[in-house]
Amino acid sequence: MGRPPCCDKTGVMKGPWTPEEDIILVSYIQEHGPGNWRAVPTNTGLLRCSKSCRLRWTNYLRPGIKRGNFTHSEEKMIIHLQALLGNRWATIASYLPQRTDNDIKNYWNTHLKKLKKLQAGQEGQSRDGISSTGSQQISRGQWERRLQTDIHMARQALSEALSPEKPNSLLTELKPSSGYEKPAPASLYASSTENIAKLLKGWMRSGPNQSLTNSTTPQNSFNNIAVADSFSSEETINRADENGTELSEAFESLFGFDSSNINFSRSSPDTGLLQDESKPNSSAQVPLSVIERWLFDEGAMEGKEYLSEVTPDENNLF
DNA sequence: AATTTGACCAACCGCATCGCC
DNA sequence: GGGCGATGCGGTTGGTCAAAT
Repeated sequence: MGRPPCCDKTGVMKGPWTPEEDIILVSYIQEHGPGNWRAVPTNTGLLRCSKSCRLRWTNYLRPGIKRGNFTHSEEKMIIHLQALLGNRWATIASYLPQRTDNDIKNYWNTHLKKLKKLQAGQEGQSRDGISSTGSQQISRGQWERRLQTDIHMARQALSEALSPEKPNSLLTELKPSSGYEKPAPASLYASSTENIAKLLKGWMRSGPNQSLTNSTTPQNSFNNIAVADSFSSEETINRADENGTELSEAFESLFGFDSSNINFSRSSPDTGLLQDESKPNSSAQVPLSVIERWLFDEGAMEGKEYLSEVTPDENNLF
């Protein structure tokens, strides 16, 4: 140890990223691909440390990121996986290809942790009250049934999330009101491209020309972005239309949507969208093989019926 | 209308791990 | 096998915004 932090250098910017920086970074990654983060600041002229660049890309700019409200399935997935794996957010995120570990972590810390605590408190209270009878304690059999239910739910959510036939299944799924959550505006369902579109919108207003000419970014390099947003491209365009067709057209030309590049490998979810960029064969996933098998076994879509069967009782899942 | 409070989330920090020499 | 640099990961912080007072 004793190594100085990578961001110790003077002249390295911190804090929120500007649209210009985003564009430079996206453009660079588009040309060179993600990875070799060390080289990114020097090659792009960005006054950011490599770490910051990587983080910005993986958490915000990377195509395929779904932002905003978590669906009920996702929520459950997170709860199950967190119970199984603990706070291994990156691993959990690998099972929710559209979500970043940061997103999941934030969601857990702000929503689910609280919820779980509350639940634990209630359970503790009731247990104290009936400790002599024990009649309401979950029997082993009940617990196992519940676990099986959880497993099925998780599988279902995962299958939906990774199903190539239903790329928008998670996106379009309406979040059932669960009582504890504020209804979020629909605009929260945003892709990374939309995020950039927003940024661009503001940035264009303030004068794109000066900015781009100074950067190392050739404008035409936007036309062949390698990775695409397969989940929400249509939605992105539609929503951009609301804000102005000019923007959407400009944006469409920036990111030539092409979902064919995205590989949803069912046999290896963790090397999918999230991981394949810089970590093709991450050994960190090794301990997961059991869970993978657990989640992916019985590939048959029995989940659908099961889902409707179980849903009314979902409050018991915690 | 002004202030306080709380929720949310992007970004930072430091440690762990990986991979190359 | 050990050292070192690069990258990944999880915990935490701090800024912003909306709701409450």
